[in-house]
Amino acid sequence: MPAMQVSRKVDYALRAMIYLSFQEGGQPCSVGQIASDEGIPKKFLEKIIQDLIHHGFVHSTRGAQGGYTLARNAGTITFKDVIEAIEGPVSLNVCVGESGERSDNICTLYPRCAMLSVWQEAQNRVMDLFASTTLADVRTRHGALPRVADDVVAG
Amino acid sequence: MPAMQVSRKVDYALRAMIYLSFQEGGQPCSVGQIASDEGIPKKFLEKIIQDLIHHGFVHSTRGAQGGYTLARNAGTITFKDVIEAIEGPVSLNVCVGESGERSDNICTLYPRCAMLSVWQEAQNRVMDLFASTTLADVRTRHGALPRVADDVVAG
DNA sequence: TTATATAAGACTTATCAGGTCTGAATAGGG
DNA sequence: CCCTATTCAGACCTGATAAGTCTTATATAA
Repeated sequence: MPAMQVSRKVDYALRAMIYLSFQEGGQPCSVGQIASDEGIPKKFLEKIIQDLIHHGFVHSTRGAQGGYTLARNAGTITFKDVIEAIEGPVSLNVCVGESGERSDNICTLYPRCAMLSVWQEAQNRVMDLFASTTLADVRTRHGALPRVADDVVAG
Repeated sequence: MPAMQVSRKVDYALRAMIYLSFQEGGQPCSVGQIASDEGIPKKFLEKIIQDLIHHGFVHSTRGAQGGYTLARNAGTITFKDVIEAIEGPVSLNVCVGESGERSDNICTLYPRCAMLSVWQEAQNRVMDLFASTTLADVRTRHGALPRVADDVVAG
């Protein structure tokens, strides 16, 4: 019952994209390879990757020796891109629109809804991070994000 | 299909608490009064308030002329308190524990899970905000949220 | 021409958010 | 003391959806 949690789909999608970013320039990776290395149900991942293809993030090669590669440079694909491709616009509360502005629902009825600005601020904080973190960043930084510093298990 | 969205329960709980904070020191408010003023289903709100009572945030007076009041000073109750009372610990992804540390699941199997630090950072950003925003803050500031983080516990 | 891939999309299933309903127990006013 | 306004406890309902499976096609290297 964890609150505000991202779906498995998004987690799997990001893991798969990062996986592909490590192979940039090399052979295509098959869905079976990614799925088993990352511990993702194969058929499920197949569907998720289709989404990513339709959004232009992944390129596919059919047939034997086929598989997937990144369609764009890892440095140009942000967490925000992937999250929104898979889940649609993020909004921490119904009253907050995708870009942190006020959306047109109940809240407008209550001028006294003092919460709005809090949700907006929260949303801006996370989206700023997701929009400024690329696949290349995590590939490179590997856990050394500003402010998070410690453990993170190098392997 | 909005991503990472907080439940209606949390939204309702916070609205109700803020409502009560405006009445601090006055008569108890009935559930019907809060529900109709805030546009919340009455019976649903009744259950939510029970949760808040059991967590020590709200005090109830039974019988005619009864109702609810804040059990603690509005300046001592944070968004984080209310969110966690209603929804349990927040974790933006399965691999991130309640306080931003690493939790013991799949992620530990993959030393290469470079995402972890990103989720931790995102979680820290929102939780810092929620932990430093009290009911009194929103009551006072009323929509003019300036980077927050100033006076945590006001009177 | 076959073994190995992806492509598309219908289907399944269990959980749960978001509520409702019932029937208490409690307290003030007349 | 009874009536009415209120909270309290918990069983119950219900539609949506997350997470995943199954099936059948299509493409291609060797």
